[in-house]
Order: sequence, then structure tokens, then C-alpha cells
Amino acid sequence: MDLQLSERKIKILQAIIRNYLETGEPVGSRTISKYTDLNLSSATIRNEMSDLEEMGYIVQPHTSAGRIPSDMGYRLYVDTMMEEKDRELTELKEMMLEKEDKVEHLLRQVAKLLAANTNYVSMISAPAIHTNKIKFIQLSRMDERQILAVVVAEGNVIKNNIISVQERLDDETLLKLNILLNTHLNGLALEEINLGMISAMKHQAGIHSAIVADVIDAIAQSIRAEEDLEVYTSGANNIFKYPELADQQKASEIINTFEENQMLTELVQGTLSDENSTGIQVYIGNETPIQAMRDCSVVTATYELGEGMRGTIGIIGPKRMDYDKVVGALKTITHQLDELYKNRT
Amino acid sequence: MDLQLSERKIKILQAIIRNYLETGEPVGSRTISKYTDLNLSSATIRNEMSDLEEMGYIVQPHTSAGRIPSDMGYRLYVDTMMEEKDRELTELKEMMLEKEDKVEHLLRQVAKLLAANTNYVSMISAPAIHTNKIKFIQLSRMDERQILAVVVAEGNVIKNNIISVQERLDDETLLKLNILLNTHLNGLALEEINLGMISAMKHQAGIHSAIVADVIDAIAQSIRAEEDLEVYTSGANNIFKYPELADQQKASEIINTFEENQMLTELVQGTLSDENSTGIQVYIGNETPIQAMRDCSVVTATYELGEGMRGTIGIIGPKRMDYDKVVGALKTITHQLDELYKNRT
DNA sequence: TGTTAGCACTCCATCGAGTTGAGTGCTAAC
DNA sequence: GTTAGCACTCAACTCGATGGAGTGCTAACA
Repeated sequence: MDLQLSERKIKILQAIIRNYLETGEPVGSRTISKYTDLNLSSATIRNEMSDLEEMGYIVQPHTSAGRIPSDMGYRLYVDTMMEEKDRELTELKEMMLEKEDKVEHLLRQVAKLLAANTNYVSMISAPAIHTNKIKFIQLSRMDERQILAVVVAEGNVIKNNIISVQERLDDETLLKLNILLNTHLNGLALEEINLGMISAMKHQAGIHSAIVADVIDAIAQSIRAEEDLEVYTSGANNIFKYPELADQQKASEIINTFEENQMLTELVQGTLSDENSTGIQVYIGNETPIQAMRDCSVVTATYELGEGMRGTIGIIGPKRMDYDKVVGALKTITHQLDELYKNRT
Repeated sequence: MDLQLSERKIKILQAIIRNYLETGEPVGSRTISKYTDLNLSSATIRNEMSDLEEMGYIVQPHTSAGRIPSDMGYRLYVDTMMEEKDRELTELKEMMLEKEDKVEHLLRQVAKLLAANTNYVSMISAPAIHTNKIKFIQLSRMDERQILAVVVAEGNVIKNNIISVQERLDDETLLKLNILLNTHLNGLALEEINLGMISAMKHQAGIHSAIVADVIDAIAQSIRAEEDLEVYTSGANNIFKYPELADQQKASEIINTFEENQMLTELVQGTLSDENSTGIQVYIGNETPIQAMRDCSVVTATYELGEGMRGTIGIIGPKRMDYDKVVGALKTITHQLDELYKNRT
């Protein structure tokens, strides 16, 4: 048997997958024979299907049932046969015109929209601040022993931090510290802050060097706290629309995973670190790093809100999800998010 | 038939409910006859049960099945027969010692803990800021046309707000505005800010009165934005542990409700506005304002984090939830949250 | 040599009949 | 007022029969 896929085999495989994506039912040889332009009898199709099964692209749930795509089959489909559908998400455009000024709200809205449009579950991670530049820092005194540090980063991401200090601070000192911090740190990405700078600042702060240390610690910490980054999900109940995911065992597991968004961050990290051409990644079944989602497929994309502010947006659905549509939708949406930022500045 | 419940009927009803809460199965006359100290034959129990059914406290899922409590039966139980179990939530104490400084994180933790301990779904609303006093306001300039307003309220609740202004502001003016706002507004609850004050401030601001208006608008808006208050839920997948809630239709509906936390706020509002003695409210089945939860019971409690900062904490579970335990746990937890605040200040 | 028709075979899904067991309501006796 | 006894009901389960979709194989055909 030739291990190479003939043209005809590809056509048949494609037909099988397309059909299965639509119906969710195993597809038999007669269906293919009838609804393709191949003009082959079901018997011939059967032979070919037998080959395809042996090659590992399709499987039979049981003898005397039709075939369904294997993970490998889906993979081939996604890699080589997909035809993206460009879906217009007009609602998104409208929504964005409203200029949600809270990034968080915007993202939630996007997630919601995406879930509603695709009938899958959507997730979206807030853009990671640590790739981002500090716009300014503002220290204010709250009371005797506490000061409030506000860090504003490029893209108007705001972090608040309450710092407890040992010594009392008068207004003048606070002002000086403010200036000191801002002159040194403004415009820097958070990774760019190094020990040399810190010690220089400490030196300049003189007797207040302890506070500088505290403040920088707090800033660093507030950044690190962001490491377990927020991930919003939407449309979790959509999984009930797909019988293969809707049984209690699986549904419970999946829902739980969404709640423990800890796990989702793994996915996000994976997507962010990966630098492939399109920025879109597809995890089929067991390819996903999340055990609970072995019966799902996950499609993720990276969006950018300008200068290094990157987040991840993703769709989780059954393995038989409409990849064409999903990839198209994700592309559209990331593109529109990019646009949004451009218009904003 | 006497409409008054005899001592014996009460005992039987109580036994039925207790048993049903434990097993989740309809309970028959023989069970009661055996496992109570009433020493009555099953036939007698049957007669009594027949009465109880006629009175509406119990129902039969079908002829030839045992009885289960009706909403009315549960109601009677909760109102008069419950024996709170004081559960020690030691983990909570430990956790609180760590002094999570972000209120949000603390609340999420509490929700998680509560869900894990009860095996029901928990929800918790962030404390409403609008019952709260302004500690200070800090305006900083971000760039030409934008200023950042940080409002810190009693209890260290922090709101950020980016305000776009028409005119350019120099540092001096900003400083003046800062002082102006703080002298007028510090220590006030947000409802206490009235038009008189605002016009006074505008007057003092002179040519910058437009900005004062902008700022106050923004503050008011940031407060109003808080109206659709955050509600965190945890343990959603616990509903799958109760067959009466685990079927697709219902589970989907319930999960969806959690996501649209819009709905939950209704519940929260209801609890917050109600001023009954214990602060604990029990909604059984159809009593709940949320249609999707007609097969659930919801128990809510109000917690306080000092001076007017109140939020709601709640448990959602099947109607046959262990009310004794849940009410106990909620009391413990709200009490400990109160304690926490005391130790903090 | 590739394609097709035909046929036996497999296996799931569905349906109905029969069985079981828990539980009731009623009646008559205590 | 309480209890024993009995007929009755009904959901849940088991079991076998039936039907249909689909396959694999073989033999014939172009």
C-alpha cells in the first residue's frame, strides 16, 4: 500500500471530515458516494476508506458504523484542507465604536460576542503588562504607614498597590520620591529595570533608600501578581450543545477547568511564547496541554493592543468544530482589535 | 381535619425531611416507622403522611413512591426545625492570617473555600463602595488631554478613572484641583455629595470649573459603574453531584446564570436591602427571584468589612441542601470576615 | 488492474413484554 | 386510635426480538 495520499483519497477524506463536522454522525460510504462529484460507487469508497483507516486518518467507533476523523485526520484537515470563512462580525465593530475605556470590559464583551457567534466557548486573556512600558508612577500617602503606588503603563493599564512603610513620610519626601521614580523608570519596559538602576536610585534617595526598595519591590510584585493572569471565559454552557461533551463526567471536568483558570493560563502562555506566522494555533484532542480537554479542540490566537501589549484569545469546542469558521472569526477579531488600538491613539 | 400540626406530625415531617436531605430518595412510611423513636407502625405513619400531603408539606413524585418535601415543607423546616451546625472553617482562619491585601483575591478565596467545604456552589459579591466614605482623591496628569483620577475609599477600595479633558492643565492647576477636591470630599460617603457642594467647588475652581464638573462626573460614573457589581462564583461543577440538577437542560441553564452574573446581582441587591435580624436569607425553589434556579435553594448572608462596606455571600444548591450546615457555615464566615476587618485596622 | 454489484455479517438502537420491588390506600380487627 | 393484611400501582430494570445502517469480501466486469 502506498503511504502517500492519492488525490482521490484526499478528496474522500475531506468529504468525510466535512460531512462529519456538519452532522456529528459517523459517515458511511454511501453518503460519500452520493454527495460528491467523484462518481464512484460506495464499494470503491469503502476500499478507499479502508485504506484511510489503515493509515490512521479515520476510525470506526465500532464495526458496522461509519467512519469519523481521527485526531490525525483533523490535523491534516486543519493543516492543508481548510478554507477559511471570513465572517463579518459587524456587532464587534459597532461595539468597539463605543470605545469601552476599561480594557477589561471590552475584553469581556469580545469574549461574549465570540461565544455567541460561534456557539463554542470563548476565552480571552488580559494583555500581559510585563511586556509593556511604564508611563508614569504616582505615589500618594494614604495614612501614617501606608502609601498608595499607582503604576500606569502604556495602553493605560493601571495597577494599584498599597505599600506599608516603616518610617513616616512627609509630603516633600514623597514628592521627591515621585520625581525620582519617574525620571528613572518612565518609558521603560518592566524587564528593563535592572539592579544598576535600582542601586542608583537608592543612592539618590539617601536616607530614604529603604522606601525606594519597598516601592520597587511592590511594583515588581504587582507585576508578578499579574503573572497568574486573568482569563475570562464566556459561553461555557455552549458545551451542552454537543452531545460528545455534554455528559456529566466531561461537562463537569470542563466547567471546572474554566473556573480554575489557572489551567487556561498554561494554554495562554503556550500561545504567547510561540511565534509562528499566522499567530493562530490549533490544538486537537490530545494535543492540548490541558488533560481535561482531551475531547475538545482549542484554537488560540494572539492579539495585540499596540506596542508589546499582547494577549490571547481562544475558542474551545468539540473536536468536530467548524475550524474554517473559527479560524476566520479569530483572525477577524484579532485584526479588529489591532485596528481599535490604532484609532485610539 | 385539623389544620394545626400536631406534635407527632411535626416529628414525622421532620424525620421525612431529614431523611430526604441525606439520601435524596423519596422516603416511605416503613423507613420512618423503623428509624425514629416514635414506635409507630408504618400504617399509622401512612395515615399521618396522607394528612401531611393534604396539608401541602410533602408531595409524591408518583403514586407508589415515597414522599418528598414540598417547597412549603422545606420552608417550615428552615423556619422552625433547623438546628444549625457550627462548622469550624479552620482553613479560613489560616488563610485570613495571610492577609490578602487585595480584597478581590480574598473574596475569591473565600468563595472557593466555601464551595469546597459545602459541595455546593458559592457566590460572593464585592463590597459595594457606594455606602463608603472617600478617603482621598488623587488626580495626576497622564498626557496632554488625559488625567488619571484615583479614588480611594474607606477600606482601601481603589477606583481608577481616566478622564479626558478639553483644556490643557499645568501642574499647578492640577495641584490646586487636588486640594480642592480633597478638602471638599474627603470623609464623605458618596451619597452625601450633593449639588450644593458641587456648585461651591465649581465656584472656587473659577475658570477650571468645567474640569471640576468633568472630574465629578467621572467619579460619579465610576461609582455607578460599580452598580453592576462584581459577583464571583465558585464550585459551579458541584451541581453535577446532584442528579436533580445535573441533567443537561437544567445544568446548562444554571451555569449560564452564573456567567451572566447580571442575574446574581438581583439576588445580591435583594439581600442587601433586606434588614432582618440574622442577615441570612433562604430562598427555596420558586421563592428565588431567578427563574433559572427554581429547582435550587439559595442561602444568602450579608457580610460587613467595617463601616458600611457590605457585600453578599451566598450558597446555591439543590433544594435538599443541608440547610443546617450551610447556615452555620455562612454565619461563621461572615463573622470571621467581620473579625478580619477589626484586626486589620 | 481498477471498479462495481451483490451478499452475508455485525452491531447499535429501539421497542415491547415481563418481572421486580418499593410503597401506597383501604379495610377490618384489635 | 393503632395495627395487620392485602390488593393495587408504578417506575425501573431485564431480556429478547426486530430493523437498519454500514461494512468486508468475493466475483464479475471493462
